[in-house]
Amino acid sequence: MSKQSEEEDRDLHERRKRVIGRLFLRASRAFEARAVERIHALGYEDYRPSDNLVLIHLDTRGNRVSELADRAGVTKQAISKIVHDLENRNLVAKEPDPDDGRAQIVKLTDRGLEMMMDAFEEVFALDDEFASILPDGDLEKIRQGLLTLLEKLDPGGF
Amino acid sequence: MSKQSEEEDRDLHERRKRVIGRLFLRASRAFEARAVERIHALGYEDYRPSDNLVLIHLDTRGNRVSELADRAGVTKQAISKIVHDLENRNLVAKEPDPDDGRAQIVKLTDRGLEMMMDAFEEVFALDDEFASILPDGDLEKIRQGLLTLLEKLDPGGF
DNA sequence: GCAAATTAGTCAACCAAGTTGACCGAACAC
DNA sequence: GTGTTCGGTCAACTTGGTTGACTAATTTGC
Repeated sequence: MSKQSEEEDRDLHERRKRVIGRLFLRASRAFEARAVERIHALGYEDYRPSDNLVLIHLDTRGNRVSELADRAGVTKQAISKIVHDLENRNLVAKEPDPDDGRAQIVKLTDRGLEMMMDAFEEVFALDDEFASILPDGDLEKIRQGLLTLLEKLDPGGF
Repeated sequence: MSKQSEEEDRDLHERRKRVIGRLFLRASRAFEARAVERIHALGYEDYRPSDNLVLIHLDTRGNRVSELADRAGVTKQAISKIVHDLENRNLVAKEPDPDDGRAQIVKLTDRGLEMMMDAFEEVFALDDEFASILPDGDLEKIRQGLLTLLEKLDPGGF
């Protein structure tokens, strides 16, 4: 292998490492791993990242499965599974929808509400932690940039 | 449901949407979806995102499975499966390592090299496309911020 | 007012991208 | 040489989804 190939490899690897999509992926994983860790450490050992897909969209009044699916941008089946799981862990409960005999309203239980509040406190704290790594105001600029980007690329996204 | 709860819900949803981890996740998915689309459109219908885990780390001289696993930050088994898949699609080939009878060297085939070059051209073009959405220089600042962040949070990461 | 089409939700089977664990054969330590 | 470590694979499992088929309830059209 020639010295030149090695250099070319290094250059190409270096360019690839800077591709914005890859940086987004690494950053999102770094965030998620820490979030899960913190929430587990709080005593919610059964917390799972996919719980978020439901928890993040729940309103105080409760929501239908299909409503949650729309908001999350996944299928009803995916939400249905997660809800089932959350039910087994006593974090949400389903009650019949008075307005529609087919539908059911998914609502947080007391335990669910407690976990959700504690979990989001951790997540917001983690956001601050990320902000503190960068010079003052820089994360806020990144956040704003991402919001602009996503408005174009993924409008109405989850 | 009281007017007040609805407002509180809206505020909370709004705060959650701005959590940096979630923005990273959405942005990384938006990027990946477009990258895959573009590469497929190029005629490489069999391209899969996980291919990247191997392709991105391959040197001209070829690499061992375990070397790729180290670089990618996943298990040897995961790389082994992807390599097997790439082999079936005639994108890489394995040859025995002359220096170690246990090992094998994974190398791009001609078709693999061609695909990789074309694919990365698309990815770099996509990076430019993302940059063009934001005011001049802003994506570059985001990139730099992410590199700083990841150096702290995920040093030596993939 | 009632048949036809749509909607809410679930069940089951599958898929993608990993993981852990058991194992084989080659290489290394001494 | 024998014991341990290393390179790689195979198999089974896990997570977070998907598509497809179905039931029961509701809405639409006439």
